[in-house]
Amino acid sequence: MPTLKDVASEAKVSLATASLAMRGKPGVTSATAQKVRSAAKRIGYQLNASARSLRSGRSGILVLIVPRLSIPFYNHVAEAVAYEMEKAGMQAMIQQSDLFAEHERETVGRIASTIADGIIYNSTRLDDESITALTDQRPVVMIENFAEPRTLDTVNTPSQEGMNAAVNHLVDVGCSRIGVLGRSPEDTGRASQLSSISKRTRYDAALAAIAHAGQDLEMAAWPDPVSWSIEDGRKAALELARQGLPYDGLVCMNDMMALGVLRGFHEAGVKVPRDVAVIGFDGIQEGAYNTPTLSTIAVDYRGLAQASVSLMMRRLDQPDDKFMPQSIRVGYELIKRESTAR
Amino acid sequence: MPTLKDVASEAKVSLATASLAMRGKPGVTSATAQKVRSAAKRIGYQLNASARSLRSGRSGILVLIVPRLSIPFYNHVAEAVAYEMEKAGMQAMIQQSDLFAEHERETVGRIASTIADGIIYNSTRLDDESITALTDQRPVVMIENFAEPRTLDTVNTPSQEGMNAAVNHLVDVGCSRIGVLGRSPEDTGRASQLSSISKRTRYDAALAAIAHAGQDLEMAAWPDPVSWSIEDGRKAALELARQGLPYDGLVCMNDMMALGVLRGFHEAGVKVPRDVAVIGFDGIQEGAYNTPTLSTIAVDYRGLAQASVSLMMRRLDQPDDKFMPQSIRVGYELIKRESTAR
DNA sequence: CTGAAAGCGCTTACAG
DNA sequence: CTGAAAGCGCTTACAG
Repeated sequence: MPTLKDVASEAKVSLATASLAMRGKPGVTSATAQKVRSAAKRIGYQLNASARSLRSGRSGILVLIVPRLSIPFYNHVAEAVAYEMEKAGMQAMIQQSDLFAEHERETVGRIASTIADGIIYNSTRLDDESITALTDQRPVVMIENFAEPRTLDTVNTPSQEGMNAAVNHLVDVGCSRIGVLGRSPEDTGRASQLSSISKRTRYDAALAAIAHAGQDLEMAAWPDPVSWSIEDGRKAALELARQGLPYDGLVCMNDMMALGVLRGFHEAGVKVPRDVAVIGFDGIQEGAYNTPTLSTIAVDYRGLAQASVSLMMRRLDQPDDKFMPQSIRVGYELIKRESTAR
Repeated sequence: MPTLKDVASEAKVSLATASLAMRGKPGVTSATAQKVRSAAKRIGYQLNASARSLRSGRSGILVLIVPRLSIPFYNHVAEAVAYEMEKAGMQAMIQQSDLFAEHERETVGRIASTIADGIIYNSTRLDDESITALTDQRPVVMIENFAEPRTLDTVNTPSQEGMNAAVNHLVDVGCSRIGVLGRSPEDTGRASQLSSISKRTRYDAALAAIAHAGQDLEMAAWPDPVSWSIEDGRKAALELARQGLPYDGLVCMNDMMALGVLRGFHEAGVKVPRDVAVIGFDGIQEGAYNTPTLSTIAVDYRGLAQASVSLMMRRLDQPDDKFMPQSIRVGYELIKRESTAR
C-alpha cells in the first residue's frame, strides 16, 4: 500500500508538504496542494489512521456505546447520535455493552485503550468515577445518567416532565385509577448501578405525578418487578386482567413494554382504551402502527443526539476548560393515539 | 498516560519482555509475566492501540457496516454479528452507511483508511469491484450480495427457499389468489446496485414460487413499486382494500412492510386472516406481539452471523489462501402465527 | 529466557 | 512557501 512518502515523491514535494496539503492546512500554495492531491489519487493513497493517531493523538473517531441494538430506544439513539457525529466531521463507531453478561466494564476498558477521541455513553452499569478511571482523560458524555454527584457531561431524557404529561393525559381522558408498570428488578440491592438509577428515576417520576394528581399511590404502583421488555409487558397485562383489572389507566415505563401490554390485554379480552387506557414512553416508530396505536411520550431523539455531540465537541475543542460538567434535559412530545382515545 | 516503557521499568524488565508478557506470548517465564502484569495494573497502563496497529498491521477491530440501525432487520443482524465478532476475540465496531444520501462510498473509503482488520458489509450500493478497490487488501465479507460474478465471500438469506415456503404455506391454508408486495422502486434503471439486486432477488423468488404453485402471475405481482417500509406497507394495504381486495393471500418482502399492511387492512376494515392471509419475511421480534401476530419466514440471524464471522476469521488467519470466495446460504424457519391462521 | 535496536507511517516544530 | 529531522508507542526479528 502506498504511503504518504510515495505521494510526496510522486508529487515531487517533501513529506511535510504532502502532509499539510492532504489535510488542506495553510502553508501550502493551492497549486502545490492540487498537485499533491492528484498524485495521491493517481497512486491510490489511503491515509494510515493508526499512524496519524499515534503521532497526533487524534483519530477523528467518536465511539457511542449502547447496551444493545435490538432494543428500539437504543437503536433510535444510535442512529441519531451517529448522524450528529458524522455531521460534526467525526467518524462514528457504535459498540454494544450488553452482549455478554457483566461484560461492560471490559468493553469500556478496551474502548478506552482504543483509538476513540471521545466516548458517548448510554446506560451503563458503571458510575461516573469508574468510567472516568477506565477512559482516562478522554472526554465522556453520558446519556441517561441520573446518579449524583455527576462528574461528567450528561444528557437526560425528560423523566419528570414526561411522566407528568403522561399522567395528566390519562387524567384528562377520564382515568381515575392509574397504575404504573415497570418497577425494575434491580431496584433493590444494586441500586448504585446507573441503569437501575435511571430506571428508578423514571418510575419514581411516574409515582410522583400520580400523587400530584391526587390519586392513590398504594394502588398505583405495580408491586412486582418487571423488566422493561415486550414479553414482560405482555405477562403483566395478563396478570392484571386476571386480577380483575384494578386500573383504568396504565403508564408503562417504555414503549416496548406498552406494546407487550397491549398484546396481553388483547389476549385476555380486555379492550384498550375502553376498559383501560395505556400510554408508553420513548416514541418508537412501531407504536404508530400497532393496533391499537400507542399513545406515548416521545423523546426528542434528535435533540438528545445534538446535545450529546455538541457537549462532546466542546470538550474536544477546548480541552483546557475546567468548567464543571453540564447537564442537559431534552424535550418531549405527548403523542395522543388510539390507546388513550376515549 | 503511562506507556509500556513505564511498565517495563516499573517491573525492571526490558521493553520487549514487557510487550511479550502483556500479550501472554511464549518466551517469558510465568513469574516474569506475572510481575509485568501487576506492574501494569499498578501504574494504570493502557495499551495504545494505534501504536500496536501501526507496528503490527493488526488492530483487532472488525467493522460491520449496515445501512441504518433503526430498521429491525439490520439491528438484528448488527447485534448477532457483533456478538460473534467479540466471541472470536475481536473488537466489534458498527457503522451506518445510509445516514447521508449517497454517502456510502465515502464511508467505505474512510473505513478502509481506518484501523479495521476486516469489514463485514450488509447491503450496499457498491458492487464487489468498487468495494475491493476501496478497502484495498483488507478481507471483506458481504451479507446479502446477489450480484454476479461474486468476487467476495458472501453470506445470503434464503430468498428462494424462504419464499417457496411462504407461498406454499399460503396455499396450504387455502389461498388461491396470492399477491406479492414489494417490487422495489430502484428496480428499473440502477439495477446494478447491490441492494436493489438483493431486493429483486427476493421479489423474483416469490413470483417464481407462485408460478410454481400454478397460480396466475399476471395478477400476483403488485404493479407499483413500494419501498420496504412500514408506512408504504400501510398505504399499499389501503389501496388493495380500495380495489376490492384482489388477493386472498399476500406475501410481503419483509416484516416491517407486513406490519404496515396489517395496520392498513385494520384501518380499511379488512379482516386478517379471514379476508386475506398475510405473511412476512425476516422474523423480527415485533411480529410476535402485533395483533394479529405475524406469520413470517424467520431468517437464522445467528447462523448468518456465525457464517459471516467465520468466513472473515478464516481470511484473517490464512491470508495467503487463494481459494475463490465462498457463498453461504443460511437457514430459515417458517413461523405460523395468527395472520395466516385459517 | 531476556535485552538493545530498528522501524511501522504519520505530524509537527524548526530551519531555511 | 518548502524541506530535513525527530518522535509518537508499540512489535519483531536478532543477538546474547
